[in-house]
Amino acid sequence: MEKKIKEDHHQEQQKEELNSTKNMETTISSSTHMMNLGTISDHHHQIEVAGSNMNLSSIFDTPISSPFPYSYFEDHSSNNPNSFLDLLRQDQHQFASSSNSSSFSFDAFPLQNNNNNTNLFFTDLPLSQPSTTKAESSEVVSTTPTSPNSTSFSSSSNEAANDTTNKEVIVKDQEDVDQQEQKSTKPQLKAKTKQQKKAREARFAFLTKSDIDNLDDGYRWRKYGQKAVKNSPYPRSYYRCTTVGCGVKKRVERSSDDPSIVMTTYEDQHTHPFPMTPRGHIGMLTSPNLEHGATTASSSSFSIPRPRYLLSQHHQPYNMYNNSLSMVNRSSSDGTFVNLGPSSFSRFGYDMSQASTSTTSTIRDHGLLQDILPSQIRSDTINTRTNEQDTQ
DNA sequence: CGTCTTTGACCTGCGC
DNA sequence: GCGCAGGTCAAAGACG
Repeated sequence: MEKKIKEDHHQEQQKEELNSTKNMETTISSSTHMMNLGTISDHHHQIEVAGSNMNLSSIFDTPISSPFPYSYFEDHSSNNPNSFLDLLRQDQHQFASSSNSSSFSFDAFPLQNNNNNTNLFFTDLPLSQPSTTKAESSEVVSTTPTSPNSTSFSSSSNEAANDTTNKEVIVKDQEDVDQQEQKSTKPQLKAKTKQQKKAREARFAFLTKSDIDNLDDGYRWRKYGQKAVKNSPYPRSYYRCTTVGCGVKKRVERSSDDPSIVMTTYEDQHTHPFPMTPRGHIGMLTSPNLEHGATTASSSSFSIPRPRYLLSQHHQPYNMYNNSLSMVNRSSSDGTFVNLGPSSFSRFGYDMSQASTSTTSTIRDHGLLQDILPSQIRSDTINTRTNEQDTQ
């Protein structure tokens, strides 16, 4: 009986997602008019990058007063030199070489360690999908990228500049994570066995602040199971990539303590490039407009264009920095943000660092973050920084 | 009709 | 060995 109620609650919540979409648009629209990056809005954009040994279990096994063991929701001022926005101002090389005293350093970026299990990212997405109305096709809704790697939303302004919400990147050093696991009361031997087992699986867990459970990352997933999670009113859903021969799986579950947080765990690597037919938007995949960092996506449909670097760099060797997110949001000609897929999440192995050297500067120099964050945000950040420098 | 979701059953691993 | 929880399978139904 109780289970039934919980499930009903969950379904009801999903039904509300569409409605919340409109609210989100309002929020975003208002925020885009605020140029002060220091403004803290209701929507915190954060990214948590945990050690590679972090996995879903370790996260939720942590005693909780807060949903997650780390301060995912710390309120960081934009003045913080280590703010996420500052990271956006750095190019890819800076990410790689950063070794300052900041609480986060891309030296510790877990993706550099491939003997891993789960890399944990935390992103705060718009709490709802873009303002797609029910009048629009259901496909539009399903395609609307709302995943960490593919956040798309409508905006009434092409200038859309700033999402003034805070964006932080917190890197949990791998050793810290290991130490935490070692502190476990479990026998060391067993822990070692567990770690060995974990090491066999490449996992990326994304904490996403979103009302939407099944975040659309551009790939096609088939749900093959759902299980109730112990001590959680929310079920865990199991998805598998529908591409033949691709064994990538993902698990999606919502935090019981903070229902606004969705944890998506990707497992394994895609054995294919970006989906050729992401929910029926193949046309966008090869849109030449991508060359200019924009797509021709109509205002009535969200598509998942193929990143430019994917068009030309199909067989680049695997690059850890590009391993995270190949998605880049772009603003279309009509002001609609279009997401690219999460190839990085899925660890395609495309070398973004070698791609796009002549155009789309917003893509070029932001390494991992360029995939995680909408290019719009990055661009805005850069612009804002320029403004700040001008005023100094 | 094809695709996707739902859901109960089954399998597996782990802890006791 | 047993029980529990997580993970997967597969048939049935929903949906466009």
